[in-house]
Amino acid sequence: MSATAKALSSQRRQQVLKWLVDPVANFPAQHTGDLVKDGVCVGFIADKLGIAQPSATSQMKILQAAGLVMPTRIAQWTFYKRDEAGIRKALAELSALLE
Amino acid sequence: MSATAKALSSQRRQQVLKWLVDPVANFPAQHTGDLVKDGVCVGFIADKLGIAQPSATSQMKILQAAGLVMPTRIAQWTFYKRDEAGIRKALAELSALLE
DNA sequence: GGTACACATAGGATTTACCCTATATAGGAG
DNA sequence: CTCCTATATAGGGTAAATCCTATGTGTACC
Repeated sequence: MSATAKALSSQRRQQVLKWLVDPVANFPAQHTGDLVKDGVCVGFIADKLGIAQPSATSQMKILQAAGLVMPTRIAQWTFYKRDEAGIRKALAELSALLE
Repeated sequence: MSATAKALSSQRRQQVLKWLVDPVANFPAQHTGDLVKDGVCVGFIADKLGIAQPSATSQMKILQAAGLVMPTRIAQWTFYKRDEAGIRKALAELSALLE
């Protein structure tokens, strides 16, 4: 049925989505990759969550699988930003689920 | 943050909410309690889910805690029906979470 | 009061989710 | 080619969710 709700069931993942609404306000400046256009690198997300990098990677992959964020690979970095179209779709899905 | 998403993160619970949209179509007739007005008794829900009665009780309590269903106690039965106002509220909450 | 029925609660076993450390992969710089 | 950095993957330990059986509680009926 809906994997979307499962992706949203974790407070950590909800938090990340919120942070990514305004990356500039919530994360340090990046030398490589634009915070808004490209997204936030995994390392910053891990630091802010207070968890190890592999754990952050895992969480971001769950959000990605649900279509809520999209990754951009540049050099050795992976930047994640919100997938606004996917988020609208997810919300529509949840709406259909509940109607 | 949102306990709503957690309540919706289980396929079983999503299923129950769907079934309760049309109780007459999805559950047998009840001698006591009106399927629409009062809701569906726990026993029927447990049977349809294919799980034991205590497990069904537990799941329904999670949905209830999230404000998605409301119980009606009549004699020795507990009937559950959708809480449409609560569901609208939950959807608004999810919407706010994602915006 | 005693029995029968439906649900609630308690306790324990199994599965799933989550996080960590260690290691592999990939790209950039020298 | 070698070293360094950032992320990905693998493996394992711990916590949480989910299920079950057994038992308790409350109501109806005789």
